[in-house]
Amino acid sequence: MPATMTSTRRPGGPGRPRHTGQTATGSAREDILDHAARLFTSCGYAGTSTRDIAEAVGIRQSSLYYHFADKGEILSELLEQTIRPTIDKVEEIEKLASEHDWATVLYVLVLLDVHTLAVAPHNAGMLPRLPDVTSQPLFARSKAVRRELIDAYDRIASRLTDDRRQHDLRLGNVLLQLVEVVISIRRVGDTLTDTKRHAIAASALRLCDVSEEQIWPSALTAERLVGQFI
Amino acid sequence: MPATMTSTRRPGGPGRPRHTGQTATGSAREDILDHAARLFTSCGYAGTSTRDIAEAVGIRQSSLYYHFADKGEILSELLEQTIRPTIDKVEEIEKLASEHDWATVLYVLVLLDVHTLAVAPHNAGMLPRLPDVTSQPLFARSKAVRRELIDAYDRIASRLTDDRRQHDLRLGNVLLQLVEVVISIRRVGDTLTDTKRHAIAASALRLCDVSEEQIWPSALTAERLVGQFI
DNA sequence: ATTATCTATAGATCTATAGATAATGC
DNA sequence: ATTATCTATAGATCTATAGATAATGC
Repeated sequence: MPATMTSTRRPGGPGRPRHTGQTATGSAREDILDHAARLFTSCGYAGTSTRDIAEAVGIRQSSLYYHFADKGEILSELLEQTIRPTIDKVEEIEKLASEHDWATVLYVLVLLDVHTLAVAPHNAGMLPRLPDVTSQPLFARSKAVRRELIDAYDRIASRLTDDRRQHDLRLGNVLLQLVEVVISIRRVGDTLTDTKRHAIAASALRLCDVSEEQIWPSALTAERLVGQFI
Repeated sequence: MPATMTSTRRPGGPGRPRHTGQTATGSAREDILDHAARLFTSCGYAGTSTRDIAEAVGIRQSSLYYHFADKGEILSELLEQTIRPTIDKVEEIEKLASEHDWATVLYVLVLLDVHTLAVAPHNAGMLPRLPDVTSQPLFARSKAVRRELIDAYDRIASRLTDDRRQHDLRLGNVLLQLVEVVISIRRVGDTLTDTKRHAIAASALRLCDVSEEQIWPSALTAERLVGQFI
């Protein structure tokens, strides 16, 4: 295991040179995570071998195990990076309700989640939804966090829409699915414009029966508020 | 390979008995497809071995190859079953526009896709979205069909919403994502009620700026029309 | 004879470990 | 001496094939 978390490794650093001669772009650990994310999202977790990752990085398959205990640890690290920004902020966002209406709170949460999914390298936001990931007990944590996020959406939606519809549809699930349209957009190769971000957030409010007249003010306030969380 | 497509195999049919004694529920081929669908959706395609499937069915791993040429053929068959009902009907549905407004046409298409996803055994509708499936050139067809469906949604949405928004958001992608909330609902274990079906369809219309006054009549007409496609 | 399984196994992969080695840095 | 790689390989799987076998049906 690496003793210190060395930053960018420059050619001529310590350690035996790679057989390719090719040197790391960032730290070797970051390089591995980056290529692993790309491969996991394009071929799945089970569909990517440790050899695939190593070849992409430019090292031998066994050299991965100097940086990570096993394949699962690589994924765990990526899941944590994906999940962390969201859980840290949900609670704070719900507190906004003391100063703003729930429509605005929802708008902020959607914008923030959209942003998190948009900036995740290689669309890694999709990883917690892959069956070969969720089926492994080792990764139960990412499942639980996703559940928490749905619950947050449920709580906010319940303030906005009448009870009958809320109970029937479990809007939290639908809202998260709507936010995750970002994953589909990136997958198809489209880029996420500002217009799209707001269209998604506005759609979320419409799903909760927020009137068109209320959507505009919420959008403006939310756009201002979201900056403090990013 | 099986010479004839024998229907339900009863205990005491031809062929060497299974080592378990356990007999097929349907035809052996159907049994394999059923267990494969369940395992592929819960563990992913690459995350499911041929041994896993065989054990679930109650036969030896090698016996699978009497019914299917290889693992890929099992998945191909499942993908075809998932995709077929939709492509067959999209064209017909778009023809409804001659007699009905586009809001109603969209409502029908959504209800139909929702239904298809809802009745697919073991939530197999998710298979065409798995990266370990889409990354294999062998299964490019299911990708293409999904693309066609998005295009159909795009065409219909372009009739309903003003051009500016349509161009920016590619509503087809968003609408399909909304329909596929069914997959999430089933995954979480919820059941799909009639109320939910209509909530999804109504949401699709709202995303396309259809007014609340127009949604109700569309819903009623669509509910009547959809029967002829199911 | 035909059918649907079985046993046995080849050959390819896949993960992970053991121990060697080529750099730098003290 | 420490670091980060390498080579080599064990042992576990995984897919697929060859050929045997236990039923039914003619």
